[in-house]
Amino acid sequence: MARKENISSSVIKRLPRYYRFLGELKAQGIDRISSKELAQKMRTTASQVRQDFNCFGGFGQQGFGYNVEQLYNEIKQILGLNNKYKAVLVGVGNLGRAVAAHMSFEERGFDLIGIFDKNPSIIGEEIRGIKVQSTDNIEEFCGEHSPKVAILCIPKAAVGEVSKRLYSCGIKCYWNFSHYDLSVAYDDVVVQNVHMSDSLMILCYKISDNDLSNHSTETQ
Amino acid sequence: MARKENISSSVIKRLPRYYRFLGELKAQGIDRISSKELAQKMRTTASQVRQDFNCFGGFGQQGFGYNVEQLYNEIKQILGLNNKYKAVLVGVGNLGRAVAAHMSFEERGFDLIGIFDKNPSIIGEEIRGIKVQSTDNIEEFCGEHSPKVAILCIPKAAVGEVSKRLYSCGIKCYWNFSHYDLSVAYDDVVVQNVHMSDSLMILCYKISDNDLSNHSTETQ
DNA sequence: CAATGTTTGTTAAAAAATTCACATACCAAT
DNA sequence: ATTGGTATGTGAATTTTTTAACAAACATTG
Repeated sequence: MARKENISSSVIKRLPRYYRFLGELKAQGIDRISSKELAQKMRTTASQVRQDFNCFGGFGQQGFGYNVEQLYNEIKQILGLNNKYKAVLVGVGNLGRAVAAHMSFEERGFDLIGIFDKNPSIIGEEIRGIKVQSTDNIEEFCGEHSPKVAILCIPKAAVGEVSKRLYSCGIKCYWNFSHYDLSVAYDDVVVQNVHMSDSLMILCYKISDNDLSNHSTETQ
Repeated sequence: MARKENISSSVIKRLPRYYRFLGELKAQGIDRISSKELAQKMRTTASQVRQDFNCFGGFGQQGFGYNVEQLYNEIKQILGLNNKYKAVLVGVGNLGRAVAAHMSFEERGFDLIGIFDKNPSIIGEEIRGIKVQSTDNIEEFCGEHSPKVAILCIPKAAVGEVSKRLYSCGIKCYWNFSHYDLSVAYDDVVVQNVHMSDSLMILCYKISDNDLSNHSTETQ
């Protein structure tokens, strides 16, 4: 209820995970859970669970725990998943196609209304009931439908030009899959990156690190 | 040089980003940069840049700055990108295909040696010069080639069974794209998740939050 | 309906991460 | 060489995040 002024991003980053686990509990017909049990399932601490939910006022009942359905809905509300932000996707390579075809936009607060690519052999194709248009149409389409969000699945080299055009169409929210830091170019935009390459490098570090520490324990 | 015992994960998560920016500087022929300049480019603080690099001993020269090429190579070394960890990918949907076909594994410390899917219409297809095999062959293939890493591009429902099999083949490192928390099932594994759904929900929150704060400043 | 046990909300402590500040070391120019 | 300017490395201060601890609140049981 009493929503804090500024929720820290550490907390926000955990919310989707809570949401996921609560969804599973709900699907299993479990209607009540304590911070302790939830923490065990999620490999975290009960203290953190309670602290996190408390940022938004606390939805539990002392001596009882949390109502799964209610908590699920509260988090949904906090994340804003009931929205229907109009989104366009640019770049129908394999990745763009995967995102366009399979991402559950409706359940995540978005409504995909347009798909663009510059490759003539792809234009006209239908994905998710949406006809792929030429990137040349971006301005016209945006003028007519005013999308709020753009999903960038284009190669790094194209991001500069495309984002410039999208920005001048009034789009200030980006879900960015390209190997490029958009937030550096504009500072009044909301950007969420999915840097798969970075993720892979972190995995590489973890493995190397793990191997090293295994070796040193072997030596002992 | 004097590598600290435990580098915090906050630092590690920033390394790929440094690596990316340094790569760009290198490509631009810039051979020297100060922590201040680098911080400006990356929208962070000079202090953090120096503190981060100091975890590994510090590669700069007082009164001069950092040598771009050297720093680039040091980070490459720290991340372990010179490795060639053998990896198999399971699940050739659009996403799996995108990852298999376009990810620069060689530059990130990995060597993709096998691709698996259960769909007969995909088996036999060649991606990146690798023939897609039936998932039935996983055990045999692992017995022969001992891959270290598995890349999971399969639907959530399949993760339980597939990861169990991979684990029993001795694979303990996972790059996981499924909407599922592997680390909860096993605790001696190295897992790096790419949870696109979580990322999308965080974007949704950011947008909602941004809209709210804009409204409140409008009212002022 | 009272007594007991459970679990939250919340405050306080601890740990971790970030930022600050400055002495030290190095380059460059005269 | 000597001097001045610059930017690192580093220890300390600050801020943020996480963990611990416990009183208040509710459920449950007899």
